[in-house]
Amino acid sequence: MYDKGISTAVIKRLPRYYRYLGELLEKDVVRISSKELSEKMNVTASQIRQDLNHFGGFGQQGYGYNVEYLYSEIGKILGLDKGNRLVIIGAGNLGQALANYTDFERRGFRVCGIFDIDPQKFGRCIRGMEIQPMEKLKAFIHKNGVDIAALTIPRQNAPQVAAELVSFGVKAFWNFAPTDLNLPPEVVLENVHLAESLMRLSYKLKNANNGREGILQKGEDELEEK
Amino acid sequence: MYDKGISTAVIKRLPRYYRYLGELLEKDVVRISSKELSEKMNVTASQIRQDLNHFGGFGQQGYGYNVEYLYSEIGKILGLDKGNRLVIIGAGNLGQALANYTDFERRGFRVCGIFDIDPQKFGRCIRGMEIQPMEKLKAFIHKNGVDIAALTIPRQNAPQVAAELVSFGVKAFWNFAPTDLNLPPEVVLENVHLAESLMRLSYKLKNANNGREGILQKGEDELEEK
DNA sequence: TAGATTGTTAATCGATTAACAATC
DNA sequence: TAGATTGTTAATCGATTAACAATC
Repeated sequence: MYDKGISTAVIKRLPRYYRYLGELLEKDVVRISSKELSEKMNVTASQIRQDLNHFGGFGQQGYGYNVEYLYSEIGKILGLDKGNRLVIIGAGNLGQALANYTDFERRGFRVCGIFDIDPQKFGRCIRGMEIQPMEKLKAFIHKNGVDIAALTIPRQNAPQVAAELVSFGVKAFWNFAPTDLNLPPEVVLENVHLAESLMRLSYKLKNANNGREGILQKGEDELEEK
Repeated sequence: MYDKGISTAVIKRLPRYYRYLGELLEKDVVRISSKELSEKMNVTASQIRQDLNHFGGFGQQGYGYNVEYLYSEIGKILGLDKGNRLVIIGAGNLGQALANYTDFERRGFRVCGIFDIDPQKFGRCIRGMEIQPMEKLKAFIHKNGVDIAALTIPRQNAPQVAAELVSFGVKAFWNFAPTDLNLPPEVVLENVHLAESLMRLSYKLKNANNGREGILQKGEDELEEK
């Protein structure tokens, strides 16, 4: 089920639908209408139907959506059935935290290796995986069919390391380094810029209700959340 | 400088401007035009000017923007000059990684406490801070004027713990728990849903150029990145 | 002054919401 | 069948881009 032309706005929402459907499934809910789901999730029913119909008709008029079926279909749309293998590059605090985070495996991802440049770390075990030197990475990627690299290394090295990984065959980067990677167009990228996220929170905090004293600029609409 | 009505799209971009300006500053670049910056950042010059003018005129016709001045102004807009204090709730792998992450302090945030419910962890030190029991949280928040709580706890407890923290006076949540918190409207929230981010990456990976075989759906435009 | 580049308005584009006919 | 709710088209709303007059 291929689809150019699905906007990033839609793609961003899919995992959240997936999460809510998973929770309904845990509660043994069998069916749900776009209206009920919209109330739970605080979005419009129209948006839910519109979003889903980009990928096909998963519901039934007069009935709604079968929770189990829709959950599984969204999983397939997201590619969670592929068992994507990932390596973690950088065994610092964040890299180790990711390696220990079992939630990803629940979603069908397999963390299969963790690498670093610091010889002091080599051989140390994290969840049964030895921290390995970067020199072993090329062979490891080929042998294990690794698709994704999670980058948890300092920003200075990140673009070069990423370029090297591309030459090893890595197709996707989950980038935690606070920099842009400048990858070739066929390589996909998802950034997690924690410092930027925290700055946005700071902005919101500063501008929440207390804002009365300040100078009023042009806009007059509501400050939104979500 | 208060501003209702700044769209989240604009706010999302501000930290990235800030990062690029910081890098220019490190390289002792004195001035930059919206055109030059737009080329570096891969956005339109028009968008940069439009974004900045929501907050005031920081540039000068015929000259461009003074890097140091603009950097400092965006910092103020983001509230980075407030020295926001934050506590980390949950001293698991992720909580510890955040506590050790010095980048936040560079941005003017102060991690001033880390809390957990596990007695085994009490007293253990992370970057000079003892892990404290949740019972001490209320007094700690009042004493230290804490504004922000980073939530790195299991999703099951997250909404209740968040509600409790609100009653202690916490005004902002940086939420890493994979759930929605349902906070009162005056409390601000920034979610970091790592599993959702990874699922989006999975989607992109699945639909990157290899997609030829699949069924073509309606849209026909480009698949975007960024 | 002439050249450059902003600040800002107008035009375009895309995403969200509303409405309703199709259909289970 | 009647009621409910989808799938989908049309209307609205908002965000991005283009254009240009203002001005350093």
